[in-house]
Amino acid sequence: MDSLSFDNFHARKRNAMVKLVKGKEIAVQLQTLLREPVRDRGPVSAEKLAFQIYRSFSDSLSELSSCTSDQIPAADGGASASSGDSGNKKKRAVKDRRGCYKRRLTILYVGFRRTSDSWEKLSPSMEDNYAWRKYGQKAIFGADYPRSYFRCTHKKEGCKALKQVQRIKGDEVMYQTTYLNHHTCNETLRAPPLVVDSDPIDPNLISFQTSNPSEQDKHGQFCNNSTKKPLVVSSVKREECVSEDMSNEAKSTLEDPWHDFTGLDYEPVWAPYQDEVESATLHGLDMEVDQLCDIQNFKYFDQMY
DNA sequence: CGCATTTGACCGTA
DNA sequence: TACGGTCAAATGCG
Repeated sequence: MDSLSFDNFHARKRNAMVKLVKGKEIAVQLQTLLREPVRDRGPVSAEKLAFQIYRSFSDSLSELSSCTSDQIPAADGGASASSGDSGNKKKRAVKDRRGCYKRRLTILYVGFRRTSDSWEKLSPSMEDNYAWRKYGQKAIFGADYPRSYFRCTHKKEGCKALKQVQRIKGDEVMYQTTYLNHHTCNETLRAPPLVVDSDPIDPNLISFQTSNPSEQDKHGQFCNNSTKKPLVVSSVKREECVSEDMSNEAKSTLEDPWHDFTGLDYEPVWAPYQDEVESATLHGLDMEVDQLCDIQNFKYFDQMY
């Protein structure tokens, strides 16, 4: 690689990093904003911040995806590229392809809602951080797909956790998972997926999950169980979680339901949803939202590209 | 061989 | 009696 390409690569990388850091800062602002009561929120709107985050990530990805393979420097800063050592060619050929493939970005919106004694999750995957053993499958009246029944693999040690997974009718593969009972085994068998990996169902889907909980994020929209109001859902650290619609009584019956049910250190934050946010957000983000689904009182954005 | 999955039978409930 | 949840024997897989 010549010095121009080398400089170009590092300039793009630097730009991408700056934009990602900016996006992270705005995400913190958005998080703070969403924790404020609606009436106390200042002139900066949530949708504007969301748009800025989207732009930061989008620009960063553009920077990174525009790197061609000849712009990626070797690990030694490019010095080895000029050597005539044929023994390194194979290794270099593999290295040179790293980090510069192009991939269609799909940000997937996942929703959650709480019922009286369970948690429900809407997701393109039935995976979570616990190990389950399937103990039954049943055709459900009126449903297109059978319902699967799982129990925690530590049942013999007394863990009573259960989950039911129902694939939902629709163009996209989507599962409604209901978690029942708390895990008492206190063990997550599988580490969360690494940052930005393909969804096992669709390699074009990218899961923004990470092994570091402080970086994890997810969004979704569900209706509140009692008020039937649609909700905007985002996630923050568990200890920072607020739930405007969850009664104190309900909170006390499920001390730490999110972690118990899903094995994740995050749970959704429920906030009132405003109709104007929907159109503003969709318009402002310039997203292709071809599927604004409405399934069993759940409203969620299926995908945005 | 041990563990997970499959699947028909069985049971509880409305 | 229909439906949904669970059991457990049979089967598959590493």
